[in-house]
Amino acid sequence: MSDTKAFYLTTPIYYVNDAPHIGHAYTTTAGDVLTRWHRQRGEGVWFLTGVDEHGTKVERAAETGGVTPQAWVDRLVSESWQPVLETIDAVNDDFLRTTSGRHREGVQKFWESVRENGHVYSAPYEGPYCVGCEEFKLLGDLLDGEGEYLGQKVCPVHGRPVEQLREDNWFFRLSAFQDRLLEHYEKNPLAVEPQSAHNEVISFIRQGLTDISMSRSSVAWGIPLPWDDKQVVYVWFDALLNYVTAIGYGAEPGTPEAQQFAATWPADVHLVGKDILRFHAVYWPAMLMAAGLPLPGKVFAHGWLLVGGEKMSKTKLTGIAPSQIIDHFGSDAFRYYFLRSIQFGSDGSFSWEDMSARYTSELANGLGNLASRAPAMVVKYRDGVLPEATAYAEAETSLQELLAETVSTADDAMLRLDFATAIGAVRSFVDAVNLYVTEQAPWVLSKDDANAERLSTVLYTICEALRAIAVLHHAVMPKATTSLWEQLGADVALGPIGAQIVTDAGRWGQLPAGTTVTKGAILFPRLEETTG
RNA sequence: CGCGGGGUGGAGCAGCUCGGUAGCUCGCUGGGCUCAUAACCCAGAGGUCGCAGGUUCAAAUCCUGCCCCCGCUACCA
Repeated sequence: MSDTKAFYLTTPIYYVNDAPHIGHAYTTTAGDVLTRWHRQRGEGVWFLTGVDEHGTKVERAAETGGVTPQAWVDRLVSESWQPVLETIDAVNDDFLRTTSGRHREGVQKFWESVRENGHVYSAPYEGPYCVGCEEFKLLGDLLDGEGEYLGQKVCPVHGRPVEQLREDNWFFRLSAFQDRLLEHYEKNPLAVEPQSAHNEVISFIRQGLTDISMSRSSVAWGIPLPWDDKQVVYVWFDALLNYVTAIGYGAEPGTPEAQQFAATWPADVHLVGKDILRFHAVYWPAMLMAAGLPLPGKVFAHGWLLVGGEKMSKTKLTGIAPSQIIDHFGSDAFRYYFLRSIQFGSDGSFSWEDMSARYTSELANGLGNLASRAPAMVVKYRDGVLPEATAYAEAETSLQELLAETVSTADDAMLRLDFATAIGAVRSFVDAVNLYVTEQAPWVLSKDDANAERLSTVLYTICEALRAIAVLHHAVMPKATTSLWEQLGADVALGPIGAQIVTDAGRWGQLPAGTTVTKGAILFPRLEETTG
């Protein structure tokens, strides 16, 4: 059973009304790298991403734009959200829209079932309501009134006092799951990561959970409750369900969809930003418990990308579109940079200067240059035919040992979602190989035929090391490593790079002697200085 | 006493679980090499590891107190 279950990985369901920026792309990139890495471990992987399209904000934005909500979201999805996936080179297996029929049906079935289980009940909801916004407000969002409204709370949008309003509503019995949630997280400390997120969730639950309304009567753009068509499902309680509806939740038994659900759920990893941690680590597992479904293995909350020390924000115009960076550096460098230079789980600062420096140093001068000098030497000294290694010395065996350690470090780190360490390990190996080249000085060996055997061994060692590097970096930089793979002639000798097993990358001697090595395109061209 | 995270050379970070030469990238100085994308390699300058105590032969690493920054403290997605 467990050996046939796919490794199921999700990004958050992005809110379609936002403009996609590098923060969204960062999450998707992390998921994509993880997906590719697990595939290269020989595992079946299912990688889901998607968009959340319901809610008041969308409704209102569509109205302002003079179109129907559906037309509005259709445009956003096709013009903004789907292109980003291609921009960052994502290989997601599915893209779920919450306006799709499969999702709607699944959501309705889910809540019907939770209601049958006795976890939904009707009660009045009372709270501060802004007539201008036509919605309930959060106490924390309200401002203190001034002048004629002194002493009253006012709406931050309209600056007018809010009124207490009641409406009949359907509530989800969240409080009933408090103890089970605590117990679950105490038994499974790695179910929420990093540690700081785990702590926050625990302390939040310990404060005590209260029931939460799961429907809205004042919103039209949503999924109607199956038992009360005057109300729609509250967006979060609609959106979260994408993780199950996308893989066939609620399908008729015996159908392919139902089989997929059985073979995929529960999710192994939900990747989320730390701002939506609570929804994923408290509400979501409670919902699953209420429906009698297994809980996800892990929710990993990553940090924010800071620009100038602040979280990126549309209103502050600090939101950067992925294409702004990728048009200049390319998708491989984008993927490498964000996962390499920021500890996954911590906030990270982005700046063009830092990215530019890292690109030049690590990619152009480090890996790119190594990948350039190696084939050049094979072409120059051995007419492009990979020679056989027959004279291994200490320098080679220690490099081989380092490679074995690198593979092990990288794999361990990747499984922990510690991308920075995994990538850093490979980078260190690249440095070691560059050093090896300098120390062995093939250009000196080439001057005396007596060194021919030694020169062959050195050249082989460099190329074989690059073979391993290509395999280890493929999940992060699929385009560049594919090019490198071809330059080494490895595609002909060993098959597609994507099929190479990453945990086997350290086994020395895979690239056969006699392979045709060619000088190909520069992997990471030096770029003009950019000031962004 | 609400909970939690962080404060390390000019910038951005690692190290802290299992105390013992403070490491990495960029930048700076000098040297080497020439296969390569003016790339590569070596050496050097530069740090009160937030502050003050304590434990210890020895603390960035453990303990106590304090200061500063940030996140969370529920129905915005």
